[in-house]
Amino acid sequence: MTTTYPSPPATLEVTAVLHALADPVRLHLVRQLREADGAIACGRFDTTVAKSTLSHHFKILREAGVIATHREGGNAFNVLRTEEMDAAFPGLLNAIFP
Amino acid sequence: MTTTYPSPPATLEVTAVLHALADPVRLHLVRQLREADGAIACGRFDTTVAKSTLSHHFKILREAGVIATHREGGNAFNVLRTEEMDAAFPGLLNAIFP
DNA sequence: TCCGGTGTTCGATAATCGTCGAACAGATCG
DNA sequence: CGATCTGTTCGACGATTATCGAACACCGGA
Repeated sequence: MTTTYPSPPATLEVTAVLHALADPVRLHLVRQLREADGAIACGRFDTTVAKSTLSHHFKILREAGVIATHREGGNAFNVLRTEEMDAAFPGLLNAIFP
Repeated sequence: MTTTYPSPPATLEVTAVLHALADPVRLHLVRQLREADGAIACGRFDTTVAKSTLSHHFKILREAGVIATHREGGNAFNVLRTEEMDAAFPGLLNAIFP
């Protein structure tokens, strides 16, 4: 069975998105998604924080609509919502990822 | 005498800038600077928060390098550091101000 | 069916943050 | 000089946040 996550917000709130990206840990996560091609499982990110902390950060990013997560079997794969982000805030992702 | 403010940071830190912009009150302040032509004195902004709170928010924006403040006589005039922001994060300001 | 791997949830804790009023410091003006 | 206006600084308070370990739920393979 494939457990589903709550759907992303209908409209991306600028303060929520900026707040989600303002944290160093989360920004590093998003940067990895940006540079990767394809989804990345939660456990495969370069980070030092505890597992529960990581889960918390993914939740923030998910609820802001920055990333989407889909479960497949035992793993939770994350993707950057590039199209939605570019549609809502054109140029933002390019601006903050040099 | 014209009191001087600490100089803006040499390089704009992305997390500091995003954190500065992530607060609704500060975002509203920056938006007013964006839409205005010329500097705006601290007391002339559309806001509801107390004077001390406003001063605190300006400090955050100043230290992040988002705005610059110069004192002239009794007033403190604020400007958006558009060129520096565009140089450091091209497209960011345009992205978040629809 | 049991076991190891993956991710979430639940307190708890320490730190940060936004907010305010009061007090203070300059500058301007009468 | 004295009054007033503008903005900063200083605690203080409450809310939010980042962090962790432990416990839990789920899936896959042996």
